[in-house]
Amino acid sequence: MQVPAENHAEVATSERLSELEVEAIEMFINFLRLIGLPKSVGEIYGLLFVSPRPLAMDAIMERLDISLGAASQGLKLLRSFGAVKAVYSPRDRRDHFVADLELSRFATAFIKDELQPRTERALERLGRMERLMEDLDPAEREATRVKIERLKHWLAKGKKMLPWILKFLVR
Amino acid sequence: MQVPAENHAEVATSERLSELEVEAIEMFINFLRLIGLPKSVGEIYGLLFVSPRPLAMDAIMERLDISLGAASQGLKLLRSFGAVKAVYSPRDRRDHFVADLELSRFATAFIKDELQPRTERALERLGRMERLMEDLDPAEREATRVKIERLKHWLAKGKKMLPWILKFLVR
DNA sequence: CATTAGTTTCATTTTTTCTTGAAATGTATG
DNA sequence: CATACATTTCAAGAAAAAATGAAACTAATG
Repeated sequence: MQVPAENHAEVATSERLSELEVEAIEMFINFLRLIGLPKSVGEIYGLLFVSPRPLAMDAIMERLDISLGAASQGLKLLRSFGAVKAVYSPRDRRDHFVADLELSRFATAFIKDELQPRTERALERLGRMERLMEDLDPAEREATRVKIERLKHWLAKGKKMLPWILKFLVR
Repeated sequence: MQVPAENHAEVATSERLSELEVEAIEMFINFLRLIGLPKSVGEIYGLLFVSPRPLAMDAIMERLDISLGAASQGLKLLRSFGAVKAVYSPRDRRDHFVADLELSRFATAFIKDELQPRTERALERLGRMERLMEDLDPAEREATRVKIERLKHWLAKGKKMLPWILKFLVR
C-alpha cells in the first residue's frame, strides 16, 4: 500500500476546472439526467457551454477526466440532436466542438425521440385493448371501456399539446 | 442441479395475467419509466388501472410476481402522489387499492417533485455563476454574460410555462 | 392484552445502466 | 500509399438503481 510522495497531486496533466465551469457542469448534469441522459453527457455539454473557445475531444477528456469512449459517444449523441456542433479549426486535424446555445434542442429531442414514439405505440396498444375487452364479462366490459376511453382522451390531449410546447420552446 | 418434475409449472399459485392486463401493464411501465419511475411501479399501476375491483397488496404481489418490499414501496409512492387510493373493504383487515384515473397526477408530481426544484436550484446557481464571472478575463466575460443571460431567459420561460401546462393537463 | 395478520423498513443481492480502454476503423498528410 | 493521428465501436468492468425478503413495527381481534 505504499504511495509515492506526490499522491495528492493527481498527475496534473490538465488544468483544474474553474468554479464557474463546475457550476455549469453540475447544472447540466442535473437537467440532462432529467431526460435520461448519462452524467458524462451532461458534463460534456456543461463544459462546452461555458467554454469561450471550441474544444477538441482530447481536451474534453482531460479536463473532465472521462474516457475516450465516453467522450466520443457523448459528443456523438449531443451532435445527433444538434446541441453540439463541430467547427473547423485551421491547421489542426482534430475536430473541435462548440455548444449550440439553443437549449430547446434538448426538449425537442426528448419529445421527438421519447415522448412521441411512446405515444404512438400506446395508441396501437389501446386499439388492441379495445379488441381484447370484447371477450370480457359484460359486467366488467363497460367499466373497462370507460377507462380505455379516458386513456385515449388523455393521449390525444398530450399529442395535441406537444407541437404547441415545441413552438413555445423554440422561440 | 436436480430439478423436480414440475419445474415448468411455475407453482401456479396466482392466476395468469390476461392479455388485456399485460397490455395495460406494459403501457404504464413505458410511460412511467419516462418520468423516472421503476418498472415495479408501472406494473402496479397498470394492474390496478384495468382491475375491475380493488386489490389487496398480497393479490398484487402474487399476480405480478413481485416482492413484498417492491409492492409496499410502489404502493406507497403511488399513493403519495394520489395515483392510487386505498379503499375500505368490509370484513377484511387488509387495505385494498384502486387506481385513480386522473392521469395528470403523474405529470403534476413530476413537475412538482423534479422539474420545479431543479429549476430553483438552477436559478441559484446562475446567481453564483454571475458573481464568478466577474473575475474572468474581460475578453471572455462578455461572451459568458450573454450565455448566462440566455440560460436565465430559458429557465424563466420554462417556469412561466409550467403552470400553463399543469392547467391544461388537469382538465 | 396476547396473538396474529398486515405493512413498512432496510441491508443485501440482483439487474440495469454507464464507463472504460483496447482494438478496429477511418482519414489526413508527407 | 504508408504512416500517424483521430475517432468509433464494443466487450468487459464499475457504478448506480431496483428488487428481494427477513426482521421490526403496527394495529386489529378474540
